[in-house]
Amino acid sequence: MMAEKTPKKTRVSAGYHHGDLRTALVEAATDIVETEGVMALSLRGVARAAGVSQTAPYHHFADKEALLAAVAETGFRGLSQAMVSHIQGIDDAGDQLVALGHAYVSFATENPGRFRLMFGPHIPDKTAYPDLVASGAKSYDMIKAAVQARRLELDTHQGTLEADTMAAWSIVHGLATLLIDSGFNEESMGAPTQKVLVEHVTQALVGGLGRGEM
Amino acid sequence: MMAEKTPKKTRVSAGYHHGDLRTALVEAATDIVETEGVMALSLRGVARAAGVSQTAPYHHFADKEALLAAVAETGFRGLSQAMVSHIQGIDDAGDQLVALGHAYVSFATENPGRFRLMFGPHIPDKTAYPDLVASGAKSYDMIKAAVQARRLELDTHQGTLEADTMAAWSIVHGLATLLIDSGFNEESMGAPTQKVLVEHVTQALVGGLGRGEM
DNA sequence: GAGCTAACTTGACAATGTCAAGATAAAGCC
DNA sequence: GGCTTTATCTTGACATTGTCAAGTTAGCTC
Repeated sequence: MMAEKTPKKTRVSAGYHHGDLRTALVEAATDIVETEGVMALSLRGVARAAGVSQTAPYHHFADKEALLAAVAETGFRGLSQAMVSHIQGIDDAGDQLVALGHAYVSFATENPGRFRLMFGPHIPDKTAYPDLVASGAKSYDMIKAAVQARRLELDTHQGTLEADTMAAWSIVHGLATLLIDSGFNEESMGAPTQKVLVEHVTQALVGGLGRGEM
Repeated sequence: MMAEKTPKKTRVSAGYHHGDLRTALVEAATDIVETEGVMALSLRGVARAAGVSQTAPYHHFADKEALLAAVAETGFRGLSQAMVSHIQGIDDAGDQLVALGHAYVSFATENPGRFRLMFGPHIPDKTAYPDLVASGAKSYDMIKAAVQARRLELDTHQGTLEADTMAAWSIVHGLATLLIDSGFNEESMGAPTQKVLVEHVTQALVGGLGRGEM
C-alpha cells in the first residue's frame, strides 16, 4: 500500500471517529461562507457537508459563533500572510504602505465572505475569542510598523503614530469593504481598475500623511 | 375631546387594524437593531414588540430581509441628512470634506446597529431594493460634490473624480467601521479622541489629494 | 484483556421564517 | 342607509434551525 499509516492531521474518512473533524468543519464552513455567504451557513449544514451528525460540531466548538470565529481566525492569518509576502524586498516605507494596501484589498475581494465575517456583526463580541484578537492584531502591527518607518523617513512628529496608523488602516479597510459591499466592481468598472484605485487611494494617503494643515 | 380625529400617520392603537403598522414595525425593528444588534432581531420579536401577530408583517414586507432593508433605508436617509446639516455654511471645499467626515463617523458611532445593517451582509443583494440604493447614493453624491469642489480649488486634473471620491469615501467609511467594529473606543481612548482622529485622518487625506507621487 | 475517556450518534425541545386559510373592518358603490 | 369589495390582521401549521441530554463507539493506558 502506498500510505501505510494515517498520522494525526489527515482525514481517516469513513470511521466512527473522524480523525480531524475540527479542521474539516472549519474548511467546510469556510467553503460555505465563501460560496454562499455567511447568511446561508447553518451549523447543521456544515455538519452535513463534513459527513457527520448535527451535534458532532459541539465536541469541537462551544456553539455556532465559535465555529465562525475559527473561520475568521484563519482569515486573519491568511490576511497577514498575504501582507507579509507583499512587502518582501520593498525597502521604501511609502512603497511598503502601498503594497500593504494592495495585499489588504486583494485579500478582501478574493475572499469577501471571510472578510465580511472577520469584521462583520456575526461575531458580536470578538474579544471573547483571544486567538481572533491575536491574529487580527498582526495585520494592525504590520501597518503600524510601515507607518512608523514612513514617519521616520519624513521626520514627522505631527500627530501620533496611532492616529496615522488609523488613517492608513482606515483607507485600505474602507476601500476594501466598499469594493465588496457596494456592488461597485461589476457595473462601473472592469477588473484592472481595482489596482489603479488602490494605487491612487494609498498614494493620496502617503502623500498626505506628512502634510497636516490643522 | 382634545383630538377629534385620527389622521393617517398616527397610531390608532387598540383595534383589529393597526393604523400604521408599517412604520411601527420599522421603528420597533430599528430599536432592536440598535439596542440588541442585528443578530438578536427576529421577525416574530418585532411583531411582538409592535403588538401584532407573527404573520402581520408579511402584509407590509415580503420577508424579513425586506424589513431590514427598510430599516437600512431610514438609516441612509438619516446619514445624508446629518451630512447636509454638517456642511451648512461651510464654503471651503477642504473644510467641507472634513465636516462630512465628522458627520459620517458620528452617525456610525451613534447608530452602530443601523450602520452595520446598511453596509453589512444581512442584506446580501442590496440592489434588490431600489429605494435603498437611491438613498445610499445621496451620501456618495455629497462626498463627490465636495471632492469635485476641492479638485477645482486645487486645479487638480490628476486621477479621476471617481477615484478621488472613492479615496475620500474609503477613509471615512473605513474609520467609521473600524471604530465601531474593533472595540477601539472603550479601551485605548476616551470620548474626545474620536473627533481628533477624524480631524487627523481627513486632514491627511485632504492634504494628500492633490499631491500624487505616482 | 479491562476500563477510561474523547469522539460521535440518536432523539428531543423551543424558537424561528414562512405559508395557507379564515376573520375583521374600513372604503367604495348603489 | 345597506351591500360588496378589499386591505389588514389572526390562527394554525410546517420545515428548519441551534442546542441539550443521554446513549454508543473506539482508541488509549495499564
